[in-house]
Amino acid sequence: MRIGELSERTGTPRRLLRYYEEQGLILPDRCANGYRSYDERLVDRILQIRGLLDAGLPTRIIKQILPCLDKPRLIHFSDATPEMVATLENERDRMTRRIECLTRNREAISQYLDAVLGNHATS
Amino acid sequence: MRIGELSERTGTPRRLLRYYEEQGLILPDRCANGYRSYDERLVDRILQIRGLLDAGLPTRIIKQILPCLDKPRLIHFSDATPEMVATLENERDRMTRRIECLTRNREAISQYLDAVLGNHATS
DNA sequence: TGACTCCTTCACATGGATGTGAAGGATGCG
DNA sequence: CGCATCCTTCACATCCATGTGAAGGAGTCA
Repeated sequence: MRIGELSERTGTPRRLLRYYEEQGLILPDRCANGYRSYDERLVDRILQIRGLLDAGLPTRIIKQILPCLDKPRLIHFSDATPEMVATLENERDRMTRRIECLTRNREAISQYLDAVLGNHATS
Repeated sequence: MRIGELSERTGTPRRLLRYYEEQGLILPDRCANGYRSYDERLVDRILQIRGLLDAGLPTRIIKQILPCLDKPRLIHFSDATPEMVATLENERDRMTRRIECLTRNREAISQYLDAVLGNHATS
């Protein structure tokens, strides 16, 4: 598909789809006339990227972790340099801390809402 | 305590502590000479703010949700305007999506690391 | 062919979190 | 006192994700 369709299906401005490409997050094919041609799977990929960006990860990190999320089973051992492994462990831990922080604060918000809305069903 | 001590104890540049104040996230007292005076509890508050910022929430939203996280039990019903409740519900849902996205991708990273490191203990 | 829409690249603008430095007042130690 | 170290405010710089617009090529339909 071309950039317009991908843009609509992911709710992402074309400009950003080109930006993600510029940042090395995606690598669409090119048609004979130079138009970008996106694979069907890139729909999910874009949503995944946007989710991670929204969760506070910079494109630099997303670029690093995407390859190992690509094929959950198919491991590319060739890419697994010690630095890469260290980066991944580091990011995994950062994500864990983020998740804990978000969970804790979401719980507090939920409790507040429950109280305010008179919904006293304690989880 | 003064800004220098809070900066050291939270690992946050002084500049940012003033920025958070400027954004209305904290409101330190002032000494006679104009120096900012921070309450002991602000140490945790700052760490909480930084965690939320790191998780992708903007200061604008953090400012809104902080008051209801302040005293988990003590609810300020007076502040609970319908708009505020809607904002909180919206943010709670956004946080839920963020948590899901982070959890999913963290799991994938963990699986990759387990495979690469030859640690085949499936969780 | 003309008109319209989509695509391309290039490039500058914006907003939020953060870095950094200048200029000056307050504190504290020798 | 003199000097170092903290503090203050003001202000400009930077990085990144994103917005936006210009100038032109390509596809489609009348």
